[in-house]
Order: sequence, then structure tokens, then C-alpha cells
Amino acid sequence: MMADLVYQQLFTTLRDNIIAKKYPTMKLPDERSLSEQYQVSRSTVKRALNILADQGVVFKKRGSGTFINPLYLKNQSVFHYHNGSNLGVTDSFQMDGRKPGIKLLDFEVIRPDDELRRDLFLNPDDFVYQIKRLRLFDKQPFMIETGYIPIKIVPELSREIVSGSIFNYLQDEKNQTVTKSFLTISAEPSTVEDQTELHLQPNEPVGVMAGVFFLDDGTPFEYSRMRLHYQYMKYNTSVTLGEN
Amino acid sequence: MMADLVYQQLFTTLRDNIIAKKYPTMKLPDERSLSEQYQVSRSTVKRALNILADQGVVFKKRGSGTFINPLYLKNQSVFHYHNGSNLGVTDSFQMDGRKPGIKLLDFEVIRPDDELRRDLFLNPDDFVYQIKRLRLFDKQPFMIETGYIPIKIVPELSREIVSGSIFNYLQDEKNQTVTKSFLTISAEPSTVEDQTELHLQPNEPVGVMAGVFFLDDGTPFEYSRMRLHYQYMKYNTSVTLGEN
DNA sequence: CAGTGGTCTAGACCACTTT
DNA sequence: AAGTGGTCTAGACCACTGA
Repeated sequence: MMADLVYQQLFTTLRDNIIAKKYPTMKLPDERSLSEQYQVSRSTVKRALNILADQGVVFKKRGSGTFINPLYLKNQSVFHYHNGSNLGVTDSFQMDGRKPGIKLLDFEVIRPDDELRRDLFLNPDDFVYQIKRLRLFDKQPFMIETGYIPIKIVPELSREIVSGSIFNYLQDEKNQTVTKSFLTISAEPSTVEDQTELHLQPNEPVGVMAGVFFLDDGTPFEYSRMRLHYQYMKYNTSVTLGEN
Repeated sequence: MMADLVYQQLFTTLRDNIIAKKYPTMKLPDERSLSEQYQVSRSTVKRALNILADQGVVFKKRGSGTFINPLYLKNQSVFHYHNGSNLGVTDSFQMDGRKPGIKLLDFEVIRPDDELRRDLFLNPDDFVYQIKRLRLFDKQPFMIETGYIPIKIVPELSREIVSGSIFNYLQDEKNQTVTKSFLTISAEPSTVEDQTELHLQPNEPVGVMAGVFFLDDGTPFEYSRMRLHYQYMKYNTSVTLGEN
């Protein structure tokens, strides 16, 4: 499954080493040593390390070395949203071997309102699917997800397809990948529906993630609104300023 | 002010060309031509193009070329990556002309516990400032922020300094910039203190953002835990897959 | 001054798309 | 087959850190 690219293999190896606590000093070997040890060029080492740094797994100090971000190890044990090989829920949430489930709550075709039309760059006469699903881990509901997808992009969508991973369907059957997203993350008090579906107490909140997913050619593919049981929302974000 | 790095200059040049619509075919010259035209190596061209792609300005199709994302030109505000000069609260939150305020709740020096010591890469005998502040917009409290900063990085911190923007102080007085952060975003029911300070009802939640800020040389500078009035937490995130 | 990460180059070869 | 982006290498030189 994993790509056979050298830098990705090295990235995976190093990340696994870090998770397995094989660097007790919290410092990685220097780039030239890694290059020697894994028999790859230093450029390739840098590429793997840059990905780790982008993801917040390590941070680099010029003149000193490359260090493991302790927060990454700490959050590793928790269930969290991360940037994986796919942007969809099925791949983006840490599952720890738990089995993901989907319960279809609603599936219909509607005319989008102006806001949705704008967000998905639709023409006035375009229609969209409205797909409301309950997401589970091992029978435990953790998220209510409402998605809107333009009919013209996947006219053949069915209840069956929508009962599984739509992103995987796209990738497997239509060879299209979702590679970009713009999401807004916020929090809200839970509604009665949230409380019922997600087994929440009235004072317990939901995390809300809403935004647009894009295909790799830039087409806005889906507007999605996700309401998460608050204990399941752990979004890790690593921000770097400066263009590099 | 602009860095004199080759890849950054090329990035800026290309982006300006795109905005000035100098590529009416919506396609950039191929990498080898750009390399020739600007007298830089192809690797440097790729680096500049990768930044443009990360920011959603262009997308690349293997075998075809590099194309300008029409959505970038059409709706610049959606895609535009705001390179604020700073990562701090004062600069990162949308203020709409509202005046930010800071009320110092607590300021002392403590011995960090093991977890904090690990997160900030401290030695066993390092001490940290503990700074608890209430943040306001136009007298309206919206966030309780507790920060921990190693004494050794800014030994001269005072109540006066921490009553203002610490990040700005760093930049103006010590010429150091916070350029990287690693934050975990989550939501929680509000505590009694949250309800009091942020004027929340018992059923209303807080958004929690916690993590580490780094200086541009990679030094972990501050561990911060921010509890936000839920209506003020709106975190925008743009994710692009393809680790390059 | 030795060690370490950052930038940049020049070129080989591969994978995919278009003609 | 030609064109284009992707991967990977080997090495030079620079900038910063720390003993």
C-alpha cells in the first residue's frame, strides 16, 4: 500500500522510530549520518525531515540538530484528526484499530441556497446531493456529518455508495483524489439532535468543522459540515510563517 | 526586507506575474524554460513552484504542465495565505477595528512540571514564567490564556511587558520572531472560572487551543493554553496533500 | 573550529500526458 | 516520440551553534 518512494519510506521509518521512542535523547541523528545509515542522499533525508517538520513531529535548529516535538508524542496517544494519505474522515481520524461505521441518516437532491452555491462555485441551475451521515467507531457514534456534493460531478451517486467512504469511491472508481481542503473549526453548545445521536449531556458541546474539499484539479467537490463529540475533536495544526 | 533567497525571489516574481495576468493561457512555462529564463537551477524552480502550489495559486499536472488555479484569481480572499508578520494573538485574530485589551490575571515564576519541561526542552533546573491573562476586544473578554515561557529566553520579562503583546516585544526589542506553532484544537464544557471570566452560560463551551510556539531559530519559546469563548473560536485551516 | 542545518547546482532517470 | 513534472543523487558552499 505504502508508496515505494525513498523519501516516503524514510519519512515513515523515522516517524515510526520516533513513536517507538527509539531516540531517547529526543534528538535525531544529524542529516549526514542518516544519509549514510539509510544509504540515501542527504537531499532525500532533508525531504523526509521537512515533512516531519511540516507535520510538527520534529523541529530543526540550524547549527544544533533536529529534535522531536514532545507534544507530538503526547498527542499521539489520543484520537485526533491529522493529515494522512487522504483527506476524508475514514483516513484522517486516528482509529487505533477501531472499526469505522457509517449510518446513513438522509440522502436527497436539493437546490442549493445562495451561500452553498457560492462556496461550491455552482451555476444557478445546478443541484446538489445532501448527504447526512452518522459516523461511528466500534458502534460508538462520534460525528454527524452533512455533506453537499454537486450532482454534475458524480451523477451516479447512490445510497449504497454514500453508505461507504465517498472519497475512497472517487479514488478507486473514478481515479480522482481529494487533495485540498479549507475548513473552519469552531465549537458550539450541543443541540438536542447532537445530544441524542452522539450521546451527549446537555452541557457538553460539539466541535464543528465546516468547509470545502477540492479535487486535485482545483474543482470544489464538497461542502461539509461536521459536528463532533467534543472528546473526539483533537485537531493538530502546525503553522509555519515565511515562504519555505 | 524581502529575503534575498533565490527561491523566494522567484516565488515572488512568479506570483506577481500571475496576479498581473501575464500568463493569459493560465499555464506557466515549463520548469526547464523557467530555469533557463531566470538563470536558476531547475531544483530552485521546483521549490518556488511548490510553494505556489501549497498556497493554492497553481496546480501541477505531471505530463501536462503547471496551471494557474482559476479560483485563486477569482476569489483571492478564499485562497490568499495571510502571511501575517507574527503568529501571536494580537495579530492572528480578526479584530475588525476592535481594540484588543489585556488584563493580567497572574504573573509569577514557577518550577515547570515534567510535562512542561519536556514540551519546552528544559533542563531540570530551568524555571519558567507563568503568565495568565484575560484577552479582550473592546472590553469584551474572549479568551483566558495561560502561557509558560522559560526564564532563560527572556530573563527581563516584567509585569509591564506581559501586559502587552509579548510577541511584539520580542520582535521589536530583541529582533526575534515567532514563526512556527504546533497547536492542538479541541472543545470542552466551560468551567466555573470560564463562565465567570468569559461571561458564559453553564451550557456554553469553550474552544481550547494548546501548544508550543517556536522562534525562527527553532527554539521552543512558549507553551500556551488558550480557552476561548466559543463564539470567538473560528480557526481556518487549509490543507494540501502531497508531501513535497 | 568542528558540527549541523540551509541553499543551490547540474544532471540522470522515471512516470505520465499529449500529439 | 516529444514534452513535462517527479524523484534522487553527489557535492559545493553558506550560516549558525556550541565546546
